[in-house]
Amino acid sequence: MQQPTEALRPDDVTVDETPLLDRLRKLVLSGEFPPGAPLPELFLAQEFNVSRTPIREALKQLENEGLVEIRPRVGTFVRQPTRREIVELFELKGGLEGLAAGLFARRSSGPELDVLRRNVEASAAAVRRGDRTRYAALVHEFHNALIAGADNRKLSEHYERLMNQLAYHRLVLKSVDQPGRLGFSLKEHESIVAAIEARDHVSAEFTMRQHVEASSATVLRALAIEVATDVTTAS
Amino acid sequence: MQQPTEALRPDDVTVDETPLLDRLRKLVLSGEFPPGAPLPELFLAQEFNVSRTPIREALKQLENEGLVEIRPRVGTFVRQPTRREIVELFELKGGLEGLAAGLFARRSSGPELDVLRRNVEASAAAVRRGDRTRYAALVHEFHNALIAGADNRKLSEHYERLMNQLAYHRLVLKSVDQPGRLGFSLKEHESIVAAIEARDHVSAEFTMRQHVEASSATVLRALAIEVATDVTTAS
DNA sequence: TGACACTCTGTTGTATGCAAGTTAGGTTGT
DNA sequence: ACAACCTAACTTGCATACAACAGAGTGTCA
Repeated sequence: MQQPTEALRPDDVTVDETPLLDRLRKLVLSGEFPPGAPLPELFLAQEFNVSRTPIREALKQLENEGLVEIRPRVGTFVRQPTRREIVELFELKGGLEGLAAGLFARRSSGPELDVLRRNVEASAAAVRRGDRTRYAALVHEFHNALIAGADNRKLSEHYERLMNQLAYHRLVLKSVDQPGRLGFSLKEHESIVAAIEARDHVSAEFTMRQHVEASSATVLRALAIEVATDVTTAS
Repeated sequence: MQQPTEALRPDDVTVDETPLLDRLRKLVLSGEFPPGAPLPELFLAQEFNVSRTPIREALKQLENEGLVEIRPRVGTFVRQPTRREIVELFELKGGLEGLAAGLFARRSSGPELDVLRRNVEASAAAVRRGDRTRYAALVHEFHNALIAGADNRKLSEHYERLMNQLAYHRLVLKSVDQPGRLGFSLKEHESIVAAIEARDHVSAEFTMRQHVEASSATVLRALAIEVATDVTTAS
């Protein structure tokens, strides 16, 4: 039986600063363990210098989040969302972010809006420079700031859960490589900010949702191409 | 202690057909353990004839769902949502159900819509008879059917989670006691079904969201009254 | 040669033991 | 009477032991 990977980092075993659950989640989300890879409890226990018990608890949580699949008496495996699930999750994402944009337009009154304004400025600069990586990071910030501005913790919690299920960062990197998408995306962000500034919650919600729909279409297109060229086997 | 006449039947003690997690959740949601009550692992383990380990796993899940609070080294307690959380959850509920209504109006084409139609008819009959209990059950069915009709499993999952967090059934029973609410509620349901029949997804979403907002206001009003008269101590 | 049964290893599921922390209540000293 | 301290019981957190099951590989028999 071969080990799932080489020993990760021998010196990293010092002490667990961050909660075990987050470290495990990052391990799955980062793609260090590709979809379908097994996650044996004993191996992870040795890797993190704990016993199986806390590992088990964390894996159950990850299963609940939809990131791994536990086949009883067989093992735990990294789960690959189906295409249908991705479509569904994007629909949900549009709904939640649209809701957030509407709430933002109704409530927010100052500092939160400034964050969005500065973000759009920085994004424009990144687009001018053609810096796709920076732009991708700013997109992340934009959406997070928007959710935060809705001032609804339960919404934030569900949103975070949703994004984990999407393994979003794994996807968004692909969409920014689509030609022309950057400019459109930036314009959409600007429209959303404008609607919030105008306190037009209907327009804010509608524009936000359309934006997510466009980004969803882009990601799905990129995914289709990837499947066609079979990139997955290359890694 | 045990009867000598009856032979020992090991699996007679518990017929744990349903997963432990669901049974525990029901225990919390049913109000059998009131908010604030402790849930000692050892006690539950004896109650369900298992060891602490599976109980622990289930409690961790319930904490993740927001139903209980685990205070480290102290104990696990039934969690009482704050008023603010209830407001937030209703906002989310409106967003999700609105989204579902919109999707329903776009996609659904037959049997799912019939379910809604029959539900509205039955609800009208219940209102005529003044049967509040029956009406409350039909309201539940209506919302579940609507979510199901959206044909989006991820949406269903998040919705179920949300409703558990709301401990909704504990709340809805209070709202149906508000005078006049039944008639309004029924009319709103009829409007939603009409919008879906007309395939008007914008109207379906808008109407649905307004409906949730109205029901939210009713529940919050009932809650305020309850707090004022301090009913909680009477139970 | 093919199919069947079997063993053997690996993995999870559960129970239990022990350590560490918290809390409540009693005790003691002022 | 009151405050501080101390102790004892109860709770969780983690580690470990053991049992049950799945799956792959092998050996055997027709």
